[in-house]
Amino acid sequence: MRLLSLIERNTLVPPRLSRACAVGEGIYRSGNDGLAWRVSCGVVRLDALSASGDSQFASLAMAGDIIGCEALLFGGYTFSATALTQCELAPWPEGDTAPAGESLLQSLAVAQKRAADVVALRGGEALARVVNLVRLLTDASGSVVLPTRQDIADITDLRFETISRIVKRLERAAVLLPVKICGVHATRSFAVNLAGLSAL
Amino acid sequence: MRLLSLIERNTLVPPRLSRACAVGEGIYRSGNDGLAWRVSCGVVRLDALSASGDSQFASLAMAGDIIGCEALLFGGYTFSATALTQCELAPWPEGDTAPAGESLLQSLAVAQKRAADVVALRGGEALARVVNLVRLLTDASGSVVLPTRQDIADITDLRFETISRIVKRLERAAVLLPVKICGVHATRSFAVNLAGLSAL
DNA sequence: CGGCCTCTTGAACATTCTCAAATTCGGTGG
DNA sequence: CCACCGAATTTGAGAATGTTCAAGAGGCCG
Repeated sequence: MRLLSLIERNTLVPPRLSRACAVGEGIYRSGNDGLAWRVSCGVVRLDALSASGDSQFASLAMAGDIIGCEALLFGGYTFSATALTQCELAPWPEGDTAPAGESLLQSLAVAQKRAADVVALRGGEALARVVNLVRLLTDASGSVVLPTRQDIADITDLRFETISRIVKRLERAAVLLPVKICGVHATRSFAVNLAGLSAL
Repeated sequence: MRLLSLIERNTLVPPRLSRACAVGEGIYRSGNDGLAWRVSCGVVRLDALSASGDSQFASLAMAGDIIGCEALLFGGYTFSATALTQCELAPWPEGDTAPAGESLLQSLAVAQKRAADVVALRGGEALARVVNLVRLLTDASGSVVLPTRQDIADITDLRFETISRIVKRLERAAVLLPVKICGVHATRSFAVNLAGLSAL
């Protein structure tokens, strides 16, 4: 990591030293030590180790969110982080500028808002939860890459069979339009048409 | 409040200018402007205004948490805050010391942990959710003052009838031992005996 | 006492879960 | 390119958990 930072310093890559993560890739594990990161783009899943040793969904982090900052204080990550979609992380705090109070305050406010969004994903009817998650994950151009059915299930506290049924229902209602790649349609990439929701 | 602050200044109450809130009391409302607070003790419920105008549970804040800090940035509260139990709030940042980076960083880490706890309160079986909430609210001496059945329902995303059934079940299993005041037993104050859980 | 709110309880109902079995997807090696 | 494998997804049917609606009990306050 020390070495990497030297390389970056010489080549002037815009966010200095970012890390790209593939879908499903583990970013860090609870208990280990490491850097804090700011999520530049993509969606990260955070999991807590439950008493019984198995990890359970704790939160989501999206563009702008800071993750793993507890490691700077306690010398170890509280959660495990996994990439739900292709994503990019930048080490935090950002090199030159010390973490100004203003910026940290903003991060705190954003984190609280994000937490409320995640809490909302676990309330109400199953269909509404999935639709809310789709909304949250849809980009400005109206397309979305969903996590696996199992990941959606963990986030919404439903079963993957239930998620499968709901996603299929959204497809049939033309809310989710599968993107066809070479004639084969993907199970995770969709164009989103929220207008179709009224037909449900 | 002005008056209270004068009183406080003369009597040297530790957190300078704190605000006491009764059970059920509104602390601030979404959209209004005001101070940020640190929760000294007690439990605060945060609600977001949903699209349809009704407010829905967003998060909990407990001793040490900072609430309403978004008002310092955006000039208005994002959430509405209500006291679930007797609680005490201190204006934040704490007078003399500017919000140091270190302390803010810690607040961020704590907020993320709290968010994970709240998310966990909305997953798994109904009984387990309520038990987890009881655990979260129980003080060091093993006693707990529960919010109303409706508040518990909002937090766990269950119905108040379901909560009522579960609390009664916990009483019958001697997990919750109603505190008797003048021979009448309260519906919200209990001594907690988690050992009784094994009998469920 | 009367009104109002919270809490309790029952019974029918709905949604979601569970379990089991196909089917499809993606990648690997011939 | 095709056969094959494991993982992810789809689908059905019955079971279970939680909801809904309705009625009544208990406590608090004017």
